[in-house]
Amino acid sequence: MTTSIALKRESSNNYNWQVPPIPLNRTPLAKPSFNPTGFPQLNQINNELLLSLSKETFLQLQPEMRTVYFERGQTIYGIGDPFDFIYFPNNMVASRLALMEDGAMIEVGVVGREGLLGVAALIGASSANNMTVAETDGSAIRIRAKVLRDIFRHDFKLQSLLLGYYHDFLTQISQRAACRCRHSVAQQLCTWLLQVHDRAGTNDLALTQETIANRLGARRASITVAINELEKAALLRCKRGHIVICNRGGLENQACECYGLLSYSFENSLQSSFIQ
Amino acid sequence: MTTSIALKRESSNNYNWQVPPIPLNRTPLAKPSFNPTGFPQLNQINNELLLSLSKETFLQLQPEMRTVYFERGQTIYGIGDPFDFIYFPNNMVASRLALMEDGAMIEVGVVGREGLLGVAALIGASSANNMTVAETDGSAIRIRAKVLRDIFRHDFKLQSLLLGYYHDFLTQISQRAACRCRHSVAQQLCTWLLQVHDRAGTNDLALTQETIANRLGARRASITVAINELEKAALLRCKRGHIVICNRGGLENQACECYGLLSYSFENSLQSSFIQ
DNA sequence: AGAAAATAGTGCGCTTTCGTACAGAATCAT
DNA sequence: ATGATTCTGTACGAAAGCGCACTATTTTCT
Repeated sequence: MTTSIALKRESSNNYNWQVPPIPLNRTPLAKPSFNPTGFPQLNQINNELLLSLSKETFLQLQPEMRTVYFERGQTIYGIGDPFDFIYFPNNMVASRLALMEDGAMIEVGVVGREGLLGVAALIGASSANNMTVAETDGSAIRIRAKVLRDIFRHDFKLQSLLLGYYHDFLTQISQRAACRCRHSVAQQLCTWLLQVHDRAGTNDLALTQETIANRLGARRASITVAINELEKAALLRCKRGHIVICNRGGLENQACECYGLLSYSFENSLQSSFIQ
Repeated sequence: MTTSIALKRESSNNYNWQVPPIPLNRTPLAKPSFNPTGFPQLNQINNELLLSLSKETFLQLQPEMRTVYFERGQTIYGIGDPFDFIYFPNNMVASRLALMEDGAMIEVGVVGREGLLGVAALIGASSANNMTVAETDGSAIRIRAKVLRDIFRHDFKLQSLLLGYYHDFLTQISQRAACRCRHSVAQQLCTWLLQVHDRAGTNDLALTQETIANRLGARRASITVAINELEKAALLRCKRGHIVICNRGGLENQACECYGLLSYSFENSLQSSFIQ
């Protein structure tokens, strides 16, 4: 819980990162959307919550785990959808979106390998009241909601772990609510890119400017201008459908204070009580 | 849980309410800030969550309950404060605020008798990472966090009730985050006034325009103009330090869609499983 | 009673962002 | 290969909201 308001991650600096070349032709996913042939092994799991489980809980849940793949833009939960499954992202980034009357879908929170999708199912909600979509291609571990809920009820450590994340997530959304009325689009853009970058595990973010504009509730043209400014400052490179982060430290300087509060410490992933 | 996205309350209509005269001299609170002489009786409790407890849980908790009074503006939890007590508002309205670097304190959520303050303490957080302040004078039932947490851990129905509220609260904040970047100050003002009115139990809201501006993250002058517009339309009356709601239905028409989603159904208060 | 503080009303120029539109470039589909 | 589609860059006027400043009125303090 005390990690919820974490310092910026250690890798933050002002040096330019090694930037891999952008693949000009995005390779279509060859992976199946679901792997029914068995549960994942520990070394196939990158989700921090799962890696923080006690040995007992992990072994209890492992037979229930399945690896699933999402493509960017894919809807994970629609509004009103039942919570049949709970997802623990490995290397994907997901967004929780609020649907507005005019059709706009505004992002309210970002989830990656530090969290899970569908916590509400654990605390009694039967269906989603916000949308959740995949922001990037990637995999997640899924567990049937009913199974996890039953274990959750009797496992204090699991409760503490998952509800602790829920609390962190609420903090993230709170900050976003305040951010939206106080900080410029350019600042919000930097904060958002950093949040996604933290979770994506790559410098090459496959995002269109229009998508970003929708998430932030701004005009595409405003995003274009802001991105070009950042590109001039060599903080990122921009290609059709791709944004490559070049200088995290520089982006952090341009971001609003919110990033420092919203960023999550990713330092625990190797300190799993199970791995030790 | 299904009440989280509730229809507008039944009392919503387009008729003008009977408006009580504004007390010109606000009477200072004569009440003590804390009543140590005993626990409240059922008829002194107006909090929906407490009224929804099972008989067993209620009787178990009742000796731990104390009635406390807050004055508007009073800090209930500061940032970093320990969660010694959990509060169940009876007839007061509280705000959760995000503190910004420039000193601004922006509201992210409203809590009244439909909820509780300090849920985070139940799920393992040791200290508050947002501020909570009293928006109006009023009373709340307080319970020591440690006591409630211990009962909470073993009482599934209590868990379901309180976590269900937490889920509703997260939904409220989500909507607010989206609202802030899509709706005009005037719309947000109407939504906010309605939210406070729902919880305050009076048409006469003791609020200064400056307070409202701070909550919404807008200029005081913007609020002044918007309020005067509403007054011209006879939806409310405005006196120094007071706003009197005159026409709820009219306000709902001016409010953004968010009010419909954020409003809470207050219809359950007499359907307590205990009272039945 | 008189001074001080708090609250509310108003105005003006400025910045940000919006809405909209159009054109060029990159990519996709056939 | 070529036409269709998607994505990005740019422009211009309009609107919302800001920052600031000043005044008037009400309330509080002494």
